[in-house]
Amino acid sequence: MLQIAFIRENQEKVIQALAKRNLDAKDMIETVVALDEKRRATQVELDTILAESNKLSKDIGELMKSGEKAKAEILKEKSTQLREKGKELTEALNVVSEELTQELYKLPNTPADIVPQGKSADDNVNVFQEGDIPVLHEGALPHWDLIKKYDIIDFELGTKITAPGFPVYKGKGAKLQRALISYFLDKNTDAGYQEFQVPHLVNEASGYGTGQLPDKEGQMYHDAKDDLYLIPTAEVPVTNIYRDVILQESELPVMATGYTPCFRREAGSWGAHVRGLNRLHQFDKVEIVRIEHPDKSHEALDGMVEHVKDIMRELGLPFRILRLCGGDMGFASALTYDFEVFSTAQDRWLEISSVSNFETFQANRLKLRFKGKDGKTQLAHTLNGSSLALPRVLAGILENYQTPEGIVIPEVLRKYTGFDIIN
RNA sequence: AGAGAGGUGUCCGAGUGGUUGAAGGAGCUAGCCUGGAAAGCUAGUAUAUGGGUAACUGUAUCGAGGGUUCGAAUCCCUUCCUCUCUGCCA
Repeated sequence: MLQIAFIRENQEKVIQALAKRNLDAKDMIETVVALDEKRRATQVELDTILAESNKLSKDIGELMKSGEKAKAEILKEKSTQLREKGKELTEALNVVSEELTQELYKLPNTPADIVPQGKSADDNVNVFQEGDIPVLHEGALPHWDLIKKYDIIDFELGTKITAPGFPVYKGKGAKLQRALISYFLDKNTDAGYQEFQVPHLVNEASGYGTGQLPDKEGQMYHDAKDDLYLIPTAEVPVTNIYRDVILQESELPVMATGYTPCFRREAGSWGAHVRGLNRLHQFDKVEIVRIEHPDKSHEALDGMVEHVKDIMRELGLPFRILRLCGGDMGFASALTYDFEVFSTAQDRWLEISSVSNFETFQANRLKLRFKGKDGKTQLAHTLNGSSLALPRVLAGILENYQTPEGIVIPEVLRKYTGFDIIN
């Protein structure tokens, strides 16, 4: 959530920045600023009354001590009146504060300066591309046919036990999954990220902390009985470790990684290109999260991009990096780079990783701060990225590494799989 | 799931209705002392949100929320968490 003090002082700037998301925020900003003004005025009034009443109470105490009960009674009455007025003002303050918070929740993050203007994915800017696109043999197949041919993933079985979008991985397919998870985690921990195992269900406060709520309410699975949400990404539990935390500047940067399954309802997002592993309700992902000093977060984002690049290189997959335009960026992000792997058999790019800097947007909701060397407490910057999401990496490997003899396992994964070909 | 005990500042720990934002100690920071260090001495040392150019200052916060009262860390209710015992269980 954007900081109200910042909005108050930079209204035009905020409106202009949000315009990059094709959002005309003028009215919203006006509403927010008006509510903020009302809130502060109410608080001043309330504080004055409470201050008077506190003073009276002290005086009453003194009078009681010295036995001047009659005088005390007069003050008591006065104080009661003040308290009653105070109660009304407290209520008014709560109402206006709640309204303000709700309005602030509706505002997405302001895009960074280098974020390109644009409406849709077509306006994203290709900033990097690497890796040769392999020439496949005659009769090469898309991954949904390959998994059947080698019997490594079973969609029908997943539908039987759960529903469409919950595949069952079998044999070498299951082992390859486990290999990828181990490989990713090892790469991340080698780069300095601390490994976490976190709950796969989170409470409402955590959902709000990272910005999934209220924006993506309908996209998460929700257990109404216990009011818990299945996580759509490890970002939620991992980042929320630091909710309501004040770090010392010396503890920065915090670097965390974790593997979790991810659950997404994907309501209304099934379309033409959604086949096989391209979109699932449950999939596996290894996530990296960083908490940074505001001066260093953009440098950190570049570092994360390099890190994911390195993994793509090692896997030998052709990939490109896009800087997302304002219209395609997530609600909470200030700057996002998407990695896409080229799926040769499908002849299209598949999103495989998304690396973002949220600046203070999440930290403001999380109340995640750090105490600087100057003793001042301020909001930290949060960042995260997939390193990596499994299904499309798997799709990329299956399709790009297929040969007439079978699917060759990339060199770096062999020590994890224990086999070098799926046939 | 049941019974009991408890949750106070960075930490330990006092405090059962009245200048208590909170004794005392430890830690930390700065200064004094010292050739240097230790010890000792002195001062400072929470968070949020307002007002003020600033110095400064109002308010709230003793797990959380509500109530009683002129006044609550202290009394009452609800709730969360931790520990111990019992039960259940992968």
